This record gives sequence, structure tokens and C-alpha cells, in this order.
Amino acid sequence: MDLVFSSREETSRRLARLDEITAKFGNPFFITKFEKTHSAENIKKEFSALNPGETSGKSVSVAGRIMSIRNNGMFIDILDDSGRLQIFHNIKTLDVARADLLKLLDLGDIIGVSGLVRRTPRGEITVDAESLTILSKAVEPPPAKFHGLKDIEFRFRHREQDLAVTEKTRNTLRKRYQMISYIRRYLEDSGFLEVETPMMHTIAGGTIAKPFLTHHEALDMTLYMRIAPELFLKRLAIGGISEKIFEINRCFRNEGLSPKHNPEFTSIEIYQCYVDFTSMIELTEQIVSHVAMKLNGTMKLPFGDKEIDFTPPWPRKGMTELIREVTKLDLDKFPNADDALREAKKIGVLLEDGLCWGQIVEAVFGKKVEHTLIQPTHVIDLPKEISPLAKAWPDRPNVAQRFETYINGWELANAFSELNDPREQKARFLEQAEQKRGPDDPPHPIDADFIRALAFGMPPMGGLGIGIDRLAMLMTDSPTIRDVIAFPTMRPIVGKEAAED
RNA sequence: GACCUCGUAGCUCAGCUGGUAGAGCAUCUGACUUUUAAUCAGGGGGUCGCGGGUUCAAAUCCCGCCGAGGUCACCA
Repeated sequence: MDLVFSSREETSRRLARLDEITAKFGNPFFITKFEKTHSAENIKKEFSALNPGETSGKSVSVAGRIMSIRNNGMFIDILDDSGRLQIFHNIKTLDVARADLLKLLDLGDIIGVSGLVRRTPRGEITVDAESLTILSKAVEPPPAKFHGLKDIEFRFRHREQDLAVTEKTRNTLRKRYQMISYIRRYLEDSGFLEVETPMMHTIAGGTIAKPFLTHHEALDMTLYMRIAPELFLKRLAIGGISEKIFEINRCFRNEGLSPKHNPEFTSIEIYQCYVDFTSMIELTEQIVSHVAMKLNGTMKLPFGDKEIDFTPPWPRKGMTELIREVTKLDLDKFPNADDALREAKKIGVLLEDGLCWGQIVEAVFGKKVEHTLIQPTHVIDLPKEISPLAKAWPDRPNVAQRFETYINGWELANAFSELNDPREQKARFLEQAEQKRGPDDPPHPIDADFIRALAFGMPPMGGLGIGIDRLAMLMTDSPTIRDVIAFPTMRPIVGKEAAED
């Protein structure tokens, strides 16, 4: 049995047609180029003035995938990256060779066509083919002719087929990549320098998350796929490479999958010297509202049955203040962890013993408040205990100069006035290492290199991280993160042979 | 990792309390020829996710496994 090609009759028939095409017209896979003069969209624009039944005198060359064949090949719809276009083969003017080739075409094949543009009596802009070239043979047929694919698993495992037949997939993924491009251009125009930092770390730092492990053979050492780029970005800023830097790249976290979590995801982190976290609030609003306008032309976007209004400014509310509004519980009145734990239990948030006050606040917020924050909201005044890389307020030593932006109940952004006191940073790391975490989690390692870098003198600065995938979900009305990731993480299908081993 | 739901033709889906495996599209053959998901007639295509069990009889009931979706936990 062939492990690659399907054993379907359809496939052997297509392979036979490929052999016949090769014998009569040459091997299509030897072709290396085809000169396109127009895209489907260009033609529709350029010849929009043609009246029904009118033919232009202009010849064009187009290419794309065959999506539909009607009337025995008289009408063929091709799809290129701009859209669909109808090709016409007049049975009366066909030469024998072209008629022969036409019979050997299948849905999914890639063809190139040259001919005059006209508008048919029915009103469709059409290319009257004068020459036809098959540029690639689809040996396996496309899965669906009109309505796109519905099987979620099939779509993610075979994204190329999903893209070819599902318009919504094409639009969503294009918007995602355009969005990243708009963000990049916006920041570059604002004087930011895009930088790169390591994807493989010897210490998984910058946040708390379970890392993926890998191994370097030559150095015989464990490396961690990065969980955040933060510490390296700060080191670039310390060196003074630029006072405004950003990185758009992948992070990896060895944790559960969900509609808003994929093991690898894309974040942008931005650092700007000589500003505080309030400037990062403004930057967050600027970036998000900019891409909303660029991509959709409006600040009010539908998401499922909701409408989200991205028009800035967005309200800023304290974390304990929000908990009080939703649950009536004022955790600021219970600054002792044991008391806070007891009060949390009273409103139905059951937590294990040993958590610090900040972790309790965070947990209550997560359980009771998070899902209520549908419209964009900046949550400020986060506990210092859960913000080891943020400056605290001089007059409120337990409160970090930090915010998290919530939209549609999700954390979208996280930012602070970056801590730049090396002694304080060391103390915070030591404190963090003491904090209770999951039963199987190893103690959090301390990145001494980073503290030494701070000791070299880091200017005061604001830092910001935004979840790119989640922002793409919001911009494209996508209910799951896998819709906006071209190839989301999937379990492989174990073949029969492997199962028998 | 736990729980719930799902897995039937290439695709989208029917298939009731167990009784010979179905439709539309795709595909093939023929007809027709300025169509728009072309139309008309006919044909082929199935280990009903995989394995076991109950039964005279299993797509259907039971158990295990694989895969997926959802919820929870962890987290962004």
C-alpha cells in the first residue's frame, strides 16, 4: 500500500491523465515559470467598463487553480490570490491539441491562460482563451467544490486544502499577517527598532510558565524553548542599542490547549526608555485601534453575538476595585493572606493553602472578574507580589506600576514600569522562588546574568506585551485561536503500521 | 490530566426503540451546449475510527484503545 498517495480510483485516474498529458504536451512539472500580466482582481477592475457582450481588444495572461469546470470545459473558474476568474473556451475555435488538453484537466489543477477579455452576455468578466498551459497537476482532488470544509480536524491537519476551498480561512489568515505588518510599520514609523533575541534559553525566565525542554548535543546541556523574551530585550535596552525596541516572535509554553491557548503562540514585546506604564497604556490603545481601522475600517467590531468597541481611551480600573464591584469583597481590607483566603472561600473561590496575598487576589480576579470584562478595560494596581519585574509605587509598596488589558474576557496585554533596581530585583526573584506553585513545578530559577545586567544601569522604561493571536481573533471574529494560527498544534495520527508494532 | 459529546462514501450529512448501507455534491459513461453550485439520464464508490464482547442478527447496545471538539485544571 502506498503510504503517501491515496488508493482511490480518482487518484489513479488523475495519475493516468498526468501520464497522458506528459506524453502529448510534455511534463507539466518541468515548467518553471509562467508570465502573468494580471490577477483576477486586476482584470475585473481594469475592464469594469465593458458592457455585457462586449469584447476588449486587449490580451492578458492569468494563472490559478481550477475551481469549477462547466459545460465540458467551455467555462472554467480559476482562483488566484486575488479571487476567482472565469475562463472561456469557444468550442468552435478550439484547435485539436487544446481540445485534447482541455479534456485532461481536473478540478484542482493549476493552469495558465492567455486571451482577450470580454464581458459575457450574462455579465461575467471572462478571458477568452487563446492558449492554455497546464502548470501543475493535482493528483489528489480538492475536498470540496463549493461550500468550504467544515470538519475542524481536517481543516487544521490539511490547511493547504482548507485555504484552497474555504474563503473564510483565506480571509482570516491574510488578516492576521496583514495585522502584524501594520503593527510593525506603525512602530517603525514611531521610531522603534525591531530586534531579535534567543528562542533557546539556558534559564526559562521572564515570566512563570512550564517550558519545553530540548537538548544541545555538542554542549551536552538542556535548553528551554523561551517562555518570554523579556529579560533579553531589557539587556538590549540596557546596552543602548535603541531607546525604543520591539520583538514580534513566538513563545512556547508547555501547558494545556484551549480556544485561547496554543503551545506556541506569538507575542509582541515593546520597550521604551524614559516613559512609564501609562505611556504603555496609550501605546496599547494606539496599536489596537490602529489595526482595527486598518483591517476593518471601524472601531466597532462584531465578536460572536457581541460587539466590541475599540474606540480609545479605555477605562482604567484597579484589580481589587473590580473584585469589590463584582463580589462586594474588599480584599484591601484583608491584607493578611490567611484572612484573604478565608474571605475568598466565602464567595466561593476555593484555593489551596500557602498562597500569598497577591496570588489570592489574582485567583479571585480570574474566577470572578475576568470573564465580565468584555469591552476593553485596563486593569491597574496589580499586587506587587505577582509582578516581580515591575516597579512598585513609592507610596504604595504593595502595588505594582502595572496594567493588564482585558477584552472579551481575555488578557490581551500586560505592561509595567520596568523595575531597574538590581538589589530590589534580586530580592524579588528570591521572594518569587519561595512562592507556592504547582506540586510538580520545580522552584523558579534565578537569572543572575539578568540581575548583573541591571547592575550595569538600566534607564527607567515602560515595557508592554500583547498577545498577537488573541488580537487576531478579535480582529477576525474567530472563536478559537486555532483559526488564526495556520498550523495549530495537533496530535499526529498514528498509522496502522505503527499501531501494530 | 479529569469529565461530557462526537467519529458513516472524496466533501456535507441522514440512518428512530438492533433486522440487507442512504442522499446531495464530487467522480465515471452518455446527452446537451454561452454557463454562473450549468442541466438531464445512467453507473461505480463503504472494514460505518480501531479492537474485543453481547445477540440468531450490531453503524445502532456494552468494554477498551485512537483521534477530535467542549468544559474544568494549568496558563497568556
